[in-house]
Amino acid sequence: MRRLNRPPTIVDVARLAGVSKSTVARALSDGPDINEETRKAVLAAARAAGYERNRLAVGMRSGRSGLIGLVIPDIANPFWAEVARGAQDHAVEHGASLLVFSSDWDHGLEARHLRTLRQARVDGAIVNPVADNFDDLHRFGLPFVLIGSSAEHYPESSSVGSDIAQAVRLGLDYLHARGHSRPYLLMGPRWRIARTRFLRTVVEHNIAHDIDPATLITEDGDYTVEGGRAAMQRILARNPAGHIAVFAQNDLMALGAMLAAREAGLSCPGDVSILGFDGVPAGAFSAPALTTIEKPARALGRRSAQSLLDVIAGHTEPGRIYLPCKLIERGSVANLGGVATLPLTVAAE
Amino acid sequence: MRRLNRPPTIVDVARLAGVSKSTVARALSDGPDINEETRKAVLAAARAAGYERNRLAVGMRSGRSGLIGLVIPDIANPFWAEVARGAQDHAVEHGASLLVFSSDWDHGLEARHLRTLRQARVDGAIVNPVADNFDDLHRFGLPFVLIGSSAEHYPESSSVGSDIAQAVRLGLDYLHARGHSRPYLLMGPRWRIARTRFLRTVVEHNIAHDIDPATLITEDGDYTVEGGRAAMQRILARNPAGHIAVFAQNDLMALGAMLAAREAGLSCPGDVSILGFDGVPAGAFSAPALTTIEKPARALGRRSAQSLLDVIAGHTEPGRIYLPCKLIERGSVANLGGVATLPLTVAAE
DNA sequence: ATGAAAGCGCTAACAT
DNA sequence: ATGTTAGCGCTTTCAT
Repeated sequence: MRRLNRPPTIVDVARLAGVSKSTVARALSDGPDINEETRKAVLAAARAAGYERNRLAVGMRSGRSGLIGLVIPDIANPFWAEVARGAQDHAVEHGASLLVFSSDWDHGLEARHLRTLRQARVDGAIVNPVADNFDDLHRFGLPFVLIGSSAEHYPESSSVGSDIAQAVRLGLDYLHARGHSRPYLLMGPRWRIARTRFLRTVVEHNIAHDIDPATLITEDGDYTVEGGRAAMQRILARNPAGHIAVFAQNDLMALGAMLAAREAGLSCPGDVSILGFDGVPAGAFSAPALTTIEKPARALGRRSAQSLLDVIAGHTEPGRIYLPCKLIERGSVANLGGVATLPLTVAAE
Repeated sequence: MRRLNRPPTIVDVARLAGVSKSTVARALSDGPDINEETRKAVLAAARAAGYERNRLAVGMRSGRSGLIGLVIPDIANPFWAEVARGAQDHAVEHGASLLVFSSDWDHGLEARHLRTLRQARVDGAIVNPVADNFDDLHRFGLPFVLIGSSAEHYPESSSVGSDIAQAVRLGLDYLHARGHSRPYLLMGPRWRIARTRFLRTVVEHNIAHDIDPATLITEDGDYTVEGGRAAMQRILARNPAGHIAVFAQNDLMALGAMLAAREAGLSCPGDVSILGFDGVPAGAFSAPALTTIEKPARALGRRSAQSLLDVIAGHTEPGRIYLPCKLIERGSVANLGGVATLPLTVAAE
């Protein structure tokens, strides 16, 4: 076993095994046209030489870098970190490596990352686009899969997201069954498509249950704890009578609402019921622990990586995948004893 | 602006600009030997052609792939996600891209990831090694920086970690000042070096304050909420008299201890004081909110990336960097009115 | 200041 | 079944 100052190449291995480079290449990529014994010998020589395939060279010649890109708002955000983990797992299992970038919800940064991905000659990318305007990717001609809700606008591309409609119905049914038929809605920013989808489903659900959608009250937050707290304060300022139920569009706002309720001297779930949406770890430790609807973050990542690999392989069915969410019952929603006969799931759309 | 079915190369740009490929290369890498006007013309042509530099080819020729690897236990863990974000930020700011891998505390997986990094011809790697036995990396001849506490064993390599000794002193002083001079210690697994460092500092601190180290009581957990809960139950089973103070080696165990206390009908901070270590987001939402010592996760990531880039650039001072931790005072530690005259920081080691 | 040419490590025809 | 050869897109001498 010789140590060289530069990493060994197939030529070194070839010399060691007494064959030509193409034979080595064949042995390495287990092609069919090779004698089983020579392959063994070559592999042994490769190991002896401490040979590691140069993926740069492979990528250059074959057009497959073995790299895939992930562009998400923020890898430090626990939800996206879970997504990244799922994507990473699937990628690794299939011999690909994951390049991770955070866009910070900034359009310019996102564009810059996308350019970097092009330069790195990634085989494809998984993207949660900042804005709805997303023509850049198409121009790029880079295989990609959309993750999240913005996919609606791009029917010709594959996408993976959580089934928001199903989740909202799940939450509404749960609330309804416990006597909360007209929850306040703590919504995210107006221009985000997830909000629209959420609200649309609420309206449909109301109509199906003979509730006048005009009576529904929304308060806007910005997906942060502070935003949730402020929104809850506005709700409280309306001096509502009786028990208050709140359905938040994400857990952070729900937690903020819980804080605001406590600060106002109100008990949760005594005076206030709060239902979250996301399933962040912190929800398990709040007092009371947050009842919430969990998005399948890791599965989302896995499936998006899988879809991307499919797209790259040329299996071109631009699939739209919606993964179901799950209700995690903890302690933040009171049971006022409601319409017990209600079926838990309403007909699909 | 022509559209080709294959991405444009420097040759295309050269043709468009009416120069040779070497001139284009020079313009792109702003070398000195080039006329300012030709450079401008070339750059314009590049833009017109929609040219994106092929980093694979660059890496192949120059030996710099522009890729750096990050191998951590779990990207889905909020702490490591923060670290990843810091590393990613620094990398991006310096034109590098980050390849992320989770080892799941598995030695074999870690080795596999390291091999993948070699194959990808990353310029270097940031690693939190699973075990102390870490000779693999040296054999690899890959520039690397260690992140976390295991660096102790590798004096000849650069490392970045949080200053555990400082953090422990900070916590002990804080506890002491509030009347808790002999806290129970909720420790992580025995074979981890972080535990050793933690305990050593406690002993030193005790000696400095005339407390017999033999009186200190440790309970072992496994860094999880469940582990913390079980450990706390064992502490409670000892039927201790009076107020109980617990100093946990990480927040998850601290949160678990809090749960166990509540389940035992004890009030925190009324009957039990709990001090955590890490600064996970969930700590802010527990009831009571967890007082803890925050590790500078993002800075850790940033600095490790910076160190790595230094190592790669050949600035070979195998630096050992310890970043200070910060106490976040929330509501889980009671003030029993202790030794008020104690200085907040003890002499450095 | 610019061009010509060699070559990084590999794969994929094309020979044999 | 194995070897020969021609590039992939780029950087980098070496000429001019």
